[in-house]
Order: sequence, then structure tokens, then C-alpha cells
Amino acid sequence: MKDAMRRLPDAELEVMQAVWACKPPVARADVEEILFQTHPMAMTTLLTLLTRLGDKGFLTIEKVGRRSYYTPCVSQEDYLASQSKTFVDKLCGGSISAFATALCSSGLTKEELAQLREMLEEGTL
Amino acid sequence: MKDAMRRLPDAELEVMQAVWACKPPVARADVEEILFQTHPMAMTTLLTLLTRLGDKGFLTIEKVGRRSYYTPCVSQEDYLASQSKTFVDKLCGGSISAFATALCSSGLTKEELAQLREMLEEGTL
DNA sequence: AAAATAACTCTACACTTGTAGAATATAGGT
DNA sequence: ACCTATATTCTACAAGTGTAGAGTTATTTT
Repeated sequence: MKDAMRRLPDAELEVMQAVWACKPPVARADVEEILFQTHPMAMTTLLTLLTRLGDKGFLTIEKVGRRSYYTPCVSQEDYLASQSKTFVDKLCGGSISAFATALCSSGLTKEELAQLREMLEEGTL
Repeated sequence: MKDAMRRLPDAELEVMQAVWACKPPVARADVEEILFQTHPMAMTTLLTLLTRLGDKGFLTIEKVGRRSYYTPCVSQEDYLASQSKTFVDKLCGGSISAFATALCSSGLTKEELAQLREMLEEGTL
């Protein structure tokens, strides 16, 4: 489906996830508040990462006075779908059985694996 | 199961995959031959990557005269298991349903998804 | 309107990654 | 023992990543 999409580095991904968690358009302060729980960083660091995400085409940045507002250009669903494909292709060499084996010994609980199986069952989802 | 294991950068992963594809201990030339198909690189580049994999604890390097032999310290299965867990945790925020949705829209064929579901069914695998 | 404040951009720097030439060391032939 | 081919290590460098201080600009307060 989704064409291979550039993989975001860890810090940018965390910022992106915080943005996705908000109703757009998103202010820096919103993102900051969410990240405060999991990955506190200097305000300028956050702004650098937001700018880089804009450069990479993951966010649209709109300026109003001295404020900037950020809106995702890529949905979390599309990003995850793309990365899932990349995972199976690049890491598992395209082998579904290798992927299944990996999942079974990944440390996911039996319940989680059962849940996954069931969700895959429900057709196109 | 497996503790979170450092994620290998793309080039190192490709080398590691080539090493995994051989019966250990593996000589540089063996790796080179496999990589020639998919990712040709200068010999010294390959040697740099092998050394870095040694430094990171993914390979044991044994010298015999001027030759070096490489043996994986981490199995492909363990690495894949670890990265699968990381994928669900970090990218999907631990949500199996997000993961399932991602897989369904990843571009994997209906058949591949069915195969995955069936392999998850077979108990511990 | 000047001063204080707040938000963003610029600059910076250390570390990682991808890549490979130069230098070194060693086995093999003569 | 010497020269040569060759396998590995050193050195190097550009681009990417994580991080944040210094500088700039625009809003708010007095």
C-alpha cells in the first residue's frame, strides 16, 4: 500500500507521536506537555526537532505572529503501515514465517498474540 | 523474552544478515560474496562494518595469522524477536490493535496475512 | 514607548553512520 | 632472505542525529 517512507530517528519519532496525540493544529506547548512525561528536553531541542520534521515533510508549520502551529502531513496509521512493511521486508527478509517466529518469541504474552491473531481474522479490518 | 537489544544501523544489519546466512566461523570473503548481490561495497568498508559489529558485541572475531573469522554472538532469531518487541512497544505504543491495523494496511497480501494468522495459531510455534 | 517576556531561529558540537583510501602486517613464492 | 600479493587496521570525512545555548523578533506589561 504505502510506499516505503523514510524512517524517523528516535527523537523525532517521539515528537511526532506527541503531535499525533493532539488535535491539530498543535502548539509547541502541547507537545512539550506530553513529552514531559516520557522524554523531557530543552525547549529549543524540541523546536529543533519540530523544524526538522517540517523539513522532512512530516509536519506543516504555520506561523501566527511569534507562534508556530504544527499539523501532521503523514498520519500515524500510514507511518505504522509503512514501517510494518519495511520490518517484514528488511528485517525478516520478506519471510512471513520468520516474522511469525519472531513475534512468538518476542515476549508478547500469549494473550497479546491471541488478540493479534483474532484481529487479523476480522477481514480487512 | 529477549531484553531490548540495540538496533543495528542499516549497513551493519545487512552485513550481519550475510554473516547469519553462513556456517560459522565466517571469513570476510564469504560475507563479501553474499553482499555482492544486494549491496556491493569496498572491501575496507565491509571490514569496518565487521569491526564495528565486533565492538558492539554482535560478532566474535578470531584471528588466525592475517585472517579474521567472524562468529555471531547474537542469533538472528533473538535479534528479530527483540526488534519485534521494540516495534510493538516503541512504534505502536504497546497497542496490539494499532499493530494489527498497521499490518492490515501494510501492503502485505491477504495470503500473507492469512499465513501469519495461521502460524500464530499453532501454539508456541 | 520602553522594558520585560516569551517564542522561535541560528549556531554549535559531540557522536553515529556510510563509505573508502592509506598504511601496516603477514603469508607465499623464488 | 626478499619481494609480492593480500588481509586487516588506521585515518578520514561528509551527512545525520541528539542536544541545547545565543541571538532575534514579536507580544505584553507598566
